[in-house]
Amino acid sequence: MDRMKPNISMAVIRRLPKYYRYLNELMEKGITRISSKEFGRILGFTASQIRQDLNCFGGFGQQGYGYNVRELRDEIANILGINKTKNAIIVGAGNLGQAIANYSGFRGSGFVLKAMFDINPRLVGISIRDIKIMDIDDMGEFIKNSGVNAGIICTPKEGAQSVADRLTGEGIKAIWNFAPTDLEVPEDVIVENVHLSESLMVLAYMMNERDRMENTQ
Amino acid sequence: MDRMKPNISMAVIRRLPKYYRYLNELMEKGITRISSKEFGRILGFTASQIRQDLNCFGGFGQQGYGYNVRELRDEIANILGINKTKNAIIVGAGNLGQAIANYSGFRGSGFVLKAMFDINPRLVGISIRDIKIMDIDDMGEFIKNSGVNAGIICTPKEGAQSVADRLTGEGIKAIWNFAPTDLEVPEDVIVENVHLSESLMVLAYMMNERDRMENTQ
DNA sequence: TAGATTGTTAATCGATTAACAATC
DNA sequence: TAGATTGTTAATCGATTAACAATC
Repeated sequence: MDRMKPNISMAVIRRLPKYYRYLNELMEKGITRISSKEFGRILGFTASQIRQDLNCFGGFGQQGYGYNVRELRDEIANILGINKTKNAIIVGAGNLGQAIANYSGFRGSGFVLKAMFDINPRLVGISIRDIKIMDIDDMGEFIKNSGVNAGIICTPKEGAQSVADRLTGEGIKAIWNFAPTDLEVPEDVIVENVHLSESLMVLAYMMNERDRMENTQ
Repeated sequence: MDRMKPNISMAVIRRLPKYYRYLNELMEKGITRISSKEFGRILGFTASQIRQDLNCFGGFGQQGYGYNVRELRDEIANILGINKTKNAIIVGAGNLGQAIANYSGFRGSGFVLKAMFDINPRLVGISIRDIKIMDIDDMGEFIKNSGVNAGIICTPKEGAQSVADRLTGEGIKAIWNFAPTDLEVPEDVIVENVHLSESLMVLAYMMNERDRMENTQ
C-alpha cells in the first residue's frame, strides 16, 4: 500500500526539467555535490523553493552535505519518467512536422519517433530521418500494431480536433499539440500544448510595454 | 502624466493571447456580445477571473450588457501590441529555423521576418519563402541598416549564448529563444523562451504519473 | 422599471519564502 | 565536536474566487 502523495502542483512539475538540465550541466563540469543555496544561486530560485520542490518527492539530500549531483539527477529523471521508452507518431508532416521529426531532443525525454502521417499524397512515401510519412488512413492500423503511446499534432488548426479524435479513438492517451487550438479530449487523455503564437504575442506585449515605459518617463 | 498601472502579473499577460484567440473565433461565428459568465464557460475560466484580468487594463464592458466582442478583441490586440510591425531575423537556419521561417503565425502577432543567418556555408544563399539565408558575419551590418527589432535563436544550445551576445551587442532588445538553454542578457533585453524539451518532459511526467496511479489503485 | 452584468472590494486559497530544530 | 545544510513547519505573499453595490 503506497503512501499517497498529495497532488503536486504544475508549478513544481514545470520546474523539474530545469533542475534536470542544470544537474546535467553540473555533472559535465565534474561537480559532484551541491547545496540548495548554491543551486538556487545558479538557477535564480530561492534555496527554500528548491528544498520544498524536492521534498514533494522524497528526501534526496543529506544534512550538512547537500545533494549528490548524480543521485539527484537520476532521481529527477526517474520522477519525470525520462528513462521509460515511449513510442510517438507525428500527424501533419508539413514544415513544422518535419522540423519536429528532425528534433534531436526526443531521446533525451525517452520518446522514440515511430512514424509520420499526412493527408497530402505528395508527402506520403517521403522519408525524414528514416521515418516514413504514411497516409493518415493507415494510422489506425499502425497504432494497433506498433504500441504507440503518444501523438504529436502538427497540423493546421482546422484539422487538429479531428486528428485528436482519431488518435484518442485508437486509444492514444497523450498528445503533444502544436496546433493553435485547445483540443477537447476525454478526461483520461493528457494534452501538452506548445502554442507558438501565444508565446510570440507575449513577446510582443513585453516589447510594447517596455516602449510604453520609456515614452512615459 | 499617465496614471501608473501597478505591475501586471505574467499570469494575467499569458492569458491575454487566449482571450484574443477566442474573441476572434466568436467574431467568425458572428457573435457580437458576450458576458464574462459565458466567456468563462467557453474558456474554462471563472467569470470573476476574466473581469479581474480585463480590469487590469481598463473597463471594457458595460453593466447589464457584457462585452462587445469586436471592441474587446481590438482592445486586447492593442494591449498586446499586435498591430505594431516588428522586424525579426532568425539566427540558425537548420531544420527548426527553416520551420519557423515557414511559420505562418508571424503576421498575426505583428512580426515580419526580414532575414535568416547561419554559419554553415552550405545553407548561406538558399532562400526560404523569399527570405535569403545570409552569413552570420553579415548580421551586424544588416541589423544596422534594416531596423531589426527582434532576434529568433534557432541554433543548438552550444552557439546560443554567443548569438545572444552578438544580437544584444548590435542593439537588439528582444529575443525569441528556441535553444534549450537560459540566456544571459542585459536587464533591458526581453527573452521569451520556447523550451521544447521541457514541454516534452512534462508530458512524460504526466504519462508516467497516470500509469503510477493506475497501478496503485 | 426590472433584470442582467459589470467593476471592484473582500475573502479564500495556494504558492513562495523564512525560520529553525534535526542531524550529518 | 562544530559547522553546514537539510527537511519541515510557520509566516508571508500573491493570485484566484466570491460577493455585491453601481448602473446600463
